[in-house]
Amino acid sequence: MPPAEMPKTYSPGEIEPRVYARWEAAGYFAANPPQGAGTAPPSRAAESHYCIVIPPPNVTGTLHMGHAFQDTIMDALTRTHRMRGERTLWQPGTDHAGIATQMVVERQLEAEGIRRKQLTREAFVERVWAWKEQSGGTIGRQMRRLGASVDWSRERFTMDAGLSRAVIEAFVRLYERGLIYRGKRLVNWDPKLLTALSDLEVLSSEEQGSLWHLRYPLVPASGGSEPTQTADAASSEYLVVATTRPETMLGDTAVAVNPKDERYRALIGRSVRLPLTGRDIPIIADDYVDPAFGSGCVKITPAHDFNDYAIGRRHNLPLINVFTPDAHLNEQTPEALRGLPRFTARERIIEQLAAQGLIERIEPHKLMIPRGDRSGEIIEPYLTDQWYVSIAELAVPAIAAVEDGRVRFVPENWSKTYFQWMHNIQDWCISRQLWWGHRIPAWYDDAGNIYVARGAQEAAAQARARHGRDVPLRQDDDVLDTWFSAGLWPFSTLGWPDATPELASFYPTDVLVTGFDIIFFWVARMIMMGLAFMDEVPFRTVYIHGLIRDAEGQKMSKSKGNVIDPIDVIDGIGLPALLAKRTSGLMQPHLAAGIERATRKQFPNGMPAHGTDALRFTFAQLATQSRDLRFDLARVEANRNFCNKLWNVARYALGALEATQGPAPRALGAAGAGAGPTELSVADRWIRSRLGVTIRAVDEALAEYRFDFAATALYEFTWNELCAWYVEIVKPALRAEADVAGRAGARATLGTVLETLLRLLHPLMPFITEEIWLRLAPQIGVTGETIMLAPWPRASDFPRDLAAEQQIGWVRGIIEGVRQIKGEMDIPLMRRVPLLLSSASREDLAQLQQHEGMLAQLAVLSEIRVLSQGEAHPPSAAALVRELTLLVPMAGLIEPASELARLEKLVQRNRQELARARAKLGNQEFVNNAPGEVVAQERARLADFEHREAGLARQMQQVRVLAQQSEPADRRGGGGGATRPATEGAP
RNA sequence: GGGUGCUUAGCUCAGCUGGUAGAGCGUCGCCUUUACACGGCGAAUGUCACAGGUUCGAGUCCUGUAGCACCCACCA
Repeated sequence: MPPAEMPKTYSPGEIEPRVYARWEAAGYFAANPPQGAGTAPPSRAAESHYCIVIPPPNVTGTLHMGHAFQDTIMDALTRTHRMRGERTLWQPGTDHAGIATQMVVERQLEAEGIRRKQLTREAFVERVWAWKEQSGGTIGRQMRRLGASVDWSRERFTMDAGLSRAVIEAFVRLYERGLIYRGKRLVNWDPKLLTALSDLEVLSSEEQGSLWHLRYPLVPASGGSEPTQTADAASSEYLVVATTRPETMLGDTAVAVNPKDERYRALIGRSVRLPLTGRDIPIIADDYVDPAFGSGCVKITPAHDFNDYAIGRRHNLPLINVFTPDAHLNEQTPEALRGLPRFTARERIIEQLAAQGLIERIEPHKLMIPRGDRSGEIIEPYLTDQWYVSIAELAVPAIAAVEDGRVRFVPENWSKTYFQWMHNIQDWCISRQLWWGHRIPAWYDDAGNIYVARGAQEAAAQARARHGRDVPLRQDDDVLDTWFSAGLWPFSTLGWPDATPELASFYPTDVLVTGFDIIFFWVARMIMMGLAFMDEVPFRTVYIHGLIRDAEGQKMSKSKGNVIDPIDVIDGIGLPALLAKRTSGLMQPHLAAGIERATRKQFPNGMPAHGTDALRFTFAQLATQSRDLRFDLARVEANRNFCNKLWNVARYALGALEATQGPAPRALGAAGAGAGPTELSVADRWIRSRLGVTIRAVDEALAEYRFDFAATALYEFTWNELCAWYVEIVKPALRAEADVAGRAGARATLGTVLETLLRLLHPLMPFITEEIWLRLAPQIGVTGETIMLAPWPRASDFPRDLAAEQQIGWVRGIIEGVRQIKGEMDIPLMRRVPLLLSSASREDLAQLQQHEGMLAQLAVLSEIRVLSQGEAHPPSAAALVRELTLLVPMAGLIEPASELARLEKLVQRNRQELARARAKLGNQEFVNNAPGEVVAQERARLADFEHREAGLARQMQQVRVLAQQSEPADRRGGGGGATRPATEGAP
């Protein structure tokens, strides 16, 4: 429980951990509410459910800005639905992240001077588990700091026993359906990690290379000398092939030309002698060859190039693999080259070919180089045995699900990206030659027969059935792609393959919140797997958010040294610590100096603390539909100020409520009905009406996943309506000496509005709202042990009151008019001035009578006097509110010259508007074609501008006269004194 | 080669179904006003990338151009 009295300063660092610990201990996050926590009224015990599964972060990693952003969105959604009374589950967990995690542990071992292969597989995996245990708590701690209301009791890990069982089950079922197969074909091979990768894990980027034009000598035509009919190429003694990878020439098994290419037609069927090997390889014809590129002859290396592989299959070419797994030349290559790493071999081969005069030319060439996304190593197409998911059959229903709207992308555009990929989807290589991960549930006997089974026993049984006796079996060494288990996440975490109550309640989940970077890796696969195993989509909505970048729009990365840790934004961090964090453990240590310089420049004093709520609110504001989101600390600072504002208005409110409440606090109901007379003032009615509008705006924004809109609506209401106007207006009414009924109304309104606002803010700013609410609620008779389980505000409780809005609008217009005069004339706001009103309508008079006190108070006026028609008035500065003219006598306050300048500006601006309105209404087609409403509105505007024009002209006239009079005085007096025709002393 | 975005105030960005260009930060001026100086009041600033088109009317719709991003793809 928070201290009874609100501390004067807002200290998120003290509040947030304490509040979270209480929530967690009380079990408020649980999807199955603990006994006794039932603060919900009976009507809220609805049967509706809401579920989000977290995109599981790497178990041994730490959360970065993107996670924090994503978690904020998911938490906001979760909290909103929980407050709506739905049974809500935000499912937490982590991913084993096969390659990434294995690499980290390998690096740790290296630091100890141990290589992975020196350990047994069991020992290594043991090591990884130990590391997981050691570092696995980090994410949990971070998420708690962020306020994430996940059901910790249901936390899952992709390698938990239960989830591992799901993985095996899924594999076996797909295999039994014939959708998983094992095959020897070219895969993307990482020669450093020594594993296959899926297409998605290979990133191609343009790099500078060369195009080598090699001469392959022609083998003389056998069986005597048919004269070569055409073409110089045919009559020369060699063919020229162009390649970007000369080292693969050792594995060439053909040279291809286009069948329509006249230059080479006669050579089709003949052979060339492959240099350095002495092998003769055929010249074949294939449409694939583009005659316009290079020489029009392509060397074909089926074992080392995806295209060549396809051509090889078409032409039944042999495959000659020339590489070892780590991309050194193997025993298929000439002895002199054997054992060389691929790029050394390249140089050596070029040298040798050059020595033999077999290099036609070398030209610079830009090409796409494929690299492994983890290792950065250049990927080799490599011939190996791997497991594949035959994807086409799974893709069809997954495409249909998005087409017919069972899964909806938000923003909708991303469905195009999804379709594009799904329509061109390739079989998915799911085996990895790693040790960390789900071992493939396949066994082999000595004859090489495969038994896919749910366990060794089942495999043995299969083998027995086949052979009629027990045979020794060996399990496949490979593990599954991390994304295979991730694809099952929405149902494996809920207990699948068992039919658990959770699965029944929460599947399909409601929304997946994720970044566009993993639409293919994860989103698409979850949809396919969900449909395959659950016969139902895994989620109804996919909310795709942008990528958090730094203030300069750069992607945050360790090597750039521009990473901002969300926890540092929350807690603050000194410069030395920040520098240490950014410059330690760099893969390229030489970058440290530059990073240090940039960091010192951007954060000369480190980062101050901002608190979680400020950070979360910033994330909400940032959640536009843009795909790049720049994170700027200045915005967090602004939002910390916002928190501070909220804190202080709450302090005021609590003080005011207590001071006016008397000794028996609990008597009043939330609406203030109860003992004694209660009267709602216009201001009370106005703020209630505005609150209703705000609730509606927030509801709509959340329904559309426009967290930026929700944040804006909340910010504006809180700061610009509640704090700036309502509280200022009702201060007098809340004083002890004020009228009892009015005071009761103001108290009830202030209490209710603030309490409701806290609930409305809670999903985005959970901590500060709880901290205040726990103090405020009892003051106004609201019960409940936490705001988390308090009901979500209903707009219908605060119906629109247009009359009140209109009246407050009138008041604000006048106050702003006076403030404008004071502001521009550098008159302190608190200096009391008289206000004269001219051309007041009956309506104005009525309003005035009702709101005179409010005007005097907020515009800080000494008196308000209505001028009768034609009544003379002292020279004054003027402001116009529609037809009403506000006059502040200038005497002793305002220089005629500055007032004249001010009026001049107003005239200018008005003139432009006037001209525009006149032109519009002068256009007959506008009047004829535009809707009547629009025309009428335009007419009203025009009238308004005309009034202003006239009023301003009158004022200018009067002040101009005065200015002329005062000019000599100015010169004499050297500044201070305007002439004052009537009264008062100098300033 | 295909595809998708973006281009609005000094900076970062909103602007939904076309009808008076907005916010935050920054800038300038004034203000100790008993909730808040992490504050209050006021002010300045925009050929809405460019060129056409549709329309009475375009930041908003259509076409094209330019620049900048990103994604997918096997051109040796």
